[in-house]
Amino acid sequence: MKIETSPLTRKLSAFVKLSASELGVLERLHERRKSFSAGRDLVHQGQSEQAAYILAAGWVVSYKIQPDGSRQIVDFQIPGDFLGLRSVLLHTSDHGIEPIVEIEAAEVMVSDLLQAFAETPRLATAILWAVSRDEAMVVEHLVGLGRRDADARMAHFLLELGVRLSLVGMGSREGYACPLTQYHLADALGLSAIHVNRVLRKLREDGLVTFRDGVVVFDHYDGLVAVADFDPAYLDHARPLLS
Amino acid sequence: MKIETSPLTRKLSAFVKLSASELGVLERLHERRKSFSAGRDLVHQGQSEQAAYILAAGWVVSYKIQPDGSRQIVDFQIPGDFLGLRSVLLHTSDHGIEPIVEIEAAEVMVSDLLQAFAETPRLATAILWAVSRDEAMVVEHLVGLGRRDADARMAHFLLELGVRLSLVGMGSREGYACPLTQYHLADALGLSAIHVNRVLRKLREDGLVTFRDGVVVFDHYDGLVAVADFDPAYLDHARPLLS
DNA sequence: CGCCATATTGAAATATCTCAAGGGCAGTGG
DNA sequence: CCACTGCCCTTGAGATATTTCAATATGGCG
Repeated sequence: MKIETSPLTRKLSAFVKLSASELGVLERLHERRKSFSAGRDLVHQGQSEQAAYILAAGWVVSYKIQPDGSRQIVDFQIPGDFLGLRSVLLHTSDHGIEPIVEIEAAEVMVSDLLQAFAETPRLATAILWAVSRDEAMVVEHLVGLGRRDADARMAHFLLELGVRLSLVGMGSREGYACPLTQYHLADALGLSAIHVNRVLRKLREDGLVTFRDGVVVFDHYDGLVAVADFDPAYLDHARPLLS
Repeated sequence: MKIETSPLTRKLSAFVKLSASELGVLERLHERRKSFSAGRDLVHQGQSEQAAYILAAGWVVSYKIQPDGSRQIVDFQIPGDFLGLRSVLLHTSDHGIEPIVEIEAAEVMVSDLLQAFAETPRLATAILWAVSRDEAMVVEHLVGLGRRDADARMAHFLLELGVRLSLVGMGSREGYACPLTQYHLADALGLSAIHVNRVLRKLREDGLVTFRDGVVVFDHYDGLVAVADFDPAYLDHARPLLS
């Protein structure tokens, strides 16, 4: 019974029913477990790596540093997400990847991954689904920066994260634990940290959501959805893929 | 001699030296030529398509409509770019694709593409390079929206477009023809059309760049690069890929 | 001619930033 | 135990960038 299910397995299982053998292959990818401490870059901007990782525990941030020194966060990764998969497949990493807290991740060599794909096409399908979802999130993020005001951006961000975390059992409509600082939010949402603070206060005072002491609590989920104009369609889009 | 070289071939040749047979396969992909008129969506938001296209002539815009009706442009495609490649590979299109002018495009069935890949791995490499470059552009776009002010955003955008067009012989350091309206720029850069107008005026009065009557003229290229903090590294990154 | 899309400009309103300052709390070294 | 430092959060007030509203100009086109 007691087979500890990895977050990635959990996430993929929500969308594709995987057979026992497929699950076996998937778990085997998690063998080379490693730890990394917070704050030290996993991948430096401009460097290209040999291996990808599957995040098992902890939070990671992907960012890009501007010539003027400011930082734009492209995305956060949570357990079950791939790290640097694209960098490996495309031999190019133009952004940095840094653990926010101490993390656990499984190292996956390209060859292992390709072999797993060959063995179990349905698994390949599922993983490509995850990749396409990541891309959809980046696009949605771009839309948010271009077309939403600060309140909506923040609301949308917190809601999206909630949905993502729920998929791996780390969140619900009630809320979730979240180790991000207001500076992280600022760099992700294209705001100043000061304004992030004000926005959070406003959302809290409006009885919509409370982010405090590392915990996000949805005080009024539907109200927040309205503020954000949140439509989670892009997160659970139809079963994808050639397969 | 006179083999009319497609823009895609031109673009890829700038990065990977392709053999005669590879060039042949590439040109064969261009066989099913079609025209589409301006303004009618090629792909509707939410719809998923069977075929991808290689743009041969004209300009195309990829955008996403918000629930509130506003539009965010994700990217523009110019000759030599793929349309809907990701949508096809991942069976998911969450954004619309619309020709800006009358366009010519070659329809490519997934099967043709996969077969071409099997025949010529180096070609697959080259095309994946192009895909990864597209992604880098989206990320750079995201960074611009989050961390650049209106002037820098505009300058960066015009410069990036210049580099892209140069690769297919449609532009140079002097300038290029550009059918975009100020509304297109506004929706791409996350600004109001009115502000776009003012920004263009300022850049023109500062003697940096002139965008008028469908033509972009770089009056002072290096000055514009300075305003934009433009570093084209992400556009011509190292030869990529597993191959 | 009248109409529509695009471009232009001004003035007032608003969102967000910057600068400045202070508070809480955890770790660290005396 | 205390003082100190660093990191994160909070708040206020003035400065700035950008938007909105309103009005006008221009050219193509039925």
